[in-house]
Amino acid sequence: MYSERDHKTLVALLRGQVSANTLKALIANREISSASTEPLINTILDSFSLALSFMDSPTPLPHHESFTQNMAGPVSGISSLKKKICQAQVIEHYIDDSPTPLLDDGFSWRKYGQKTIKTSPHQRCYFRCTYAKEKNCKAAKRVQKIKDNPPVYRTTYVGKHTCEAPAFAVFTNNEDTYGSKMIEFDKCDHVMSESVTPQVASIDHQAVAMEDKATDHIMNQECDDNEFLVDVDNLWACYFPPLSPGDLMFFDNT
DNA sequence: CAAATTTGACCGGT
DNA sequence: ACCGGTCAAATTTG
Repeated sequence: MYSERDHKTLVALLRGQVSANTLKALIANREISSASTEPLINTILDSFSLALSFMDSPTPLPHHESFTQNMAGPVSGISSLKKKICQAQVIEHYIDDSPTPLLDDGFSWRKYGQKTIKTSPHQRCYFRCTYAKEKNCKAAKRVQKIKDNPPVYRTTYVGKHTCEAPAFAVFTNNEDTYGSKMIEFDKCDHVMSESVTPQVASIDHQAVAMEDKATDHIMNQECDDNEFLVDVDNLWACYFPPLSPGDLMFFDNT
């Protein structure tokens, strides 16, 4: 059985692995630049530090909380972890908090709305799968800046891709056949000119307790109705596919 | 010109 | 009535 700390360690290591894989893809594609690789390298190093900190310290570091806490409260055992994560994937919310918005996550999204949220000074952007109509894909996501200094962007995934958007295009070949399109939010925020990375869940969400609470509520509701279980590898591969660099958007409501 | 984005209107839940 | 989420017409982009 795994303790909660073990779960967090696992998550940190997986995050590092995803970033490492992404870095590998960048190198394979000769897309090497400091802007594209540095964030990945930092993420990898942070992941190791975080994982080590979980092993060393009696209590987890306050600024690095696993998204598992966001999901459905305490879980016991790796299978439970898988299950909870997967439930979130399949049905309702999977949450990623990252210093950069998780815009290019391997899928193609179309923005369909943007709103000012009462609980936040920053606007929330709404996306759905580009193939929502033609393939009846139910996947959607919301991206919102939830914190400044350092910036933290929360990406909330809702629903599951029923289209067949290839999340592994970068790995299967070097053709950018399905890469997400760049979306710019010049009206509501600044656009970062540098390449953006597929940074995986940098996990820092203590500033948004209310939203977390609401999400937990939703998660718990949905988890009651659905039972899914897949390999954690597949899960992470699904949610953190290798990305092509250069896709990025930033937004704010300034 | 087609596809994507923007943005105010609309809708359902609370 | 308020709020978050979605729609859809207008606008922009490639």
